[in-house]
Amino acid sequence: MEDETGIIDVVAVAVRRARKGLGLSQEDLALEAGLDRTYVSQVERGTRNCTIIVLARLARALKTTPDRLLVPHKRSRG
Amino acid sequence: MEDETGIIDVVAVAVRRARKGLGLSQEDLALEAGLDRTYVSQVERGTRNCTIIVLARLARALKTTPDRLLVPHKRSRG
DNA sequence: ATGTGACTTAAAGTCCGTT
DNA sequence: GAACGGACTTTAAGTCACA
Repeated sequence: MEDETGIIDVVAVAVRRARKGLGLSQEDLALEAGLDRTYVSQVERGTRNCTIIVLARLARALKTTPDRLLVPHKRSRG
Repeated sequence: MEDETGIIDVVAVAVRRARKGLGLSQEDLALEAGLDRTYVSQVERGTRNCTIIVLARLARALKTTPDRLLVPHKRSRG
């Protein structure tokens, strides 16, 4: 259960981007998603392997869909 | 952490569909993904709230991407 | 070849505080 | 506002016996 860790960073970046795009603080997002503020911080820093339910909650709070939070954000991804 | 459970079923359906599409047994998939056979069974039955790392491992074994396993499979959806 | 509940042990997720 | 530490509770990971 140690590999495939790239996905963690994908989510981290996606969440942070989406949150900032909405002009929310981590605390705002945590409140919206029903999560702890420190947990959101950890997700954005790529130190948490969150579950799909948490992903769905974050997605909802961020006005997006769960699958979008798993798409690597590469500028030239096409 | 109780709501948003819909995502669980989305993954369940997506995994089972992808697996059958490849003509694999649950045991085959489990082996490929480095998971237990019964664990795969539980994911497909929607009784597990798996983490994104597990999702990534399943995705790789299923020759797909993690985000695709989170897309609801509605035939009249897109 | 799959479903299922029970189980142990890691880790998810919370709460409080400090920098 | 956010990174970080640590102690804490709950749940996922991983596996088994049996159907």
